[in-house]
Amino acid sequence: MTIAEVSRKYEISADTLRYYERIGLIPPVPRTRSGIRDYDETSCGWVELMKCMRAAGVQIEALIEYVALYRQGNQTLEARKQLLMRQRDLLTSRITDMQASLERLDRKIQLYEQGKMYVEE
Amino acid sequence: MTIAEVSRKYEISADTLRYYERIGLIPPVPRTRSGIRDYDETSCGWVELMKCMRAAGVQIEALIEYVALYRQGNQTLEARKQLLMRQRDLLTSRITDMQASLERLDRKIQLYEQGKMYVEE
DNA sequence: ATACTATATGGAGTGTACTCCAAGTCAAGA
DNA sequence: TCTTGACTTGGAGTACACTCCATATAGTAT
Repeated sequence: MTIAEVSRKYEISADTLRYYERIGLIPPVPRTRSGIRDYDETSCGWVELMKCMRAAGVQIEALIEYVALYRQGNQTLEARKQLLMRQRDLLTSRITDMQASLERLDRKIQLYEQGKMYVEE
Repeated sequence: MTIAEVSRKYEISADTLRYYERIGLIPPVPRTRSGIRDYDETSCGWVELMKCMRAAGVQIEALIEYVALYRQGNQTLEARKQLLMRQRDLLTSRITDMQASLERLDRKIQLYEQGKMYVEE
């Protein structure tokens, strides 16, 4: 797959895809003899994973570290698991915070619906 | 309340509190005759609201617009409500995305726990 | 009155994550 | 073969949300 196809498939700009590869957020993508990127299943899998993690707000730095550990082989399995668990905990608490904010927003909207916002902020 | 007290109370730096006021994220804070900020209940309420909304990832621009509408008085009640509803929808979909990512992360961690990461990314 | 700490303003600087650009190479159709 | 559009790299630029700094003034304790 060309970079344009991957870009369309995952709705990530080609610039961002190249940027992700350059900084090590995804491992090097296979190339044709002339140097043009030719995304295979594996590379697409990485792109999809990173799209998902970034959408969740996981920091690029943590993801770069994960990829770096992955590329070092099986002796990093435990470290990778620890990293993922840490990110899961962070994500869980972000979701909790956001749910609390959502409830606050809902209450505020309710006040507007009841025409009670003359004294509130 | 002084800016230092508000800063401690809400765990927001004094610089950020001044920044929020400067850009209109909160309405002007009352001052002493000599120009020093003296936060009252209302100002604290705004600070607390914005801390909550920012923690949820609501864009500063949307919040500035909300405050601007608020300051224009009661003829903006409907516009404010619409704005809040829009932000609620955005927040809801972000939470949904994050929950999906969380599940993906959990499955990945499970694979690590089962020692099945020799073939996965 | 002096010293010291807090607060004020305007403006510059920082970190994160892209996003764009210039200059050059590659590939597919007429 | 020529043209046109896609692809390459390295590096600069942008957007957002702070964060820091210099300089000046204010408030408090001795």
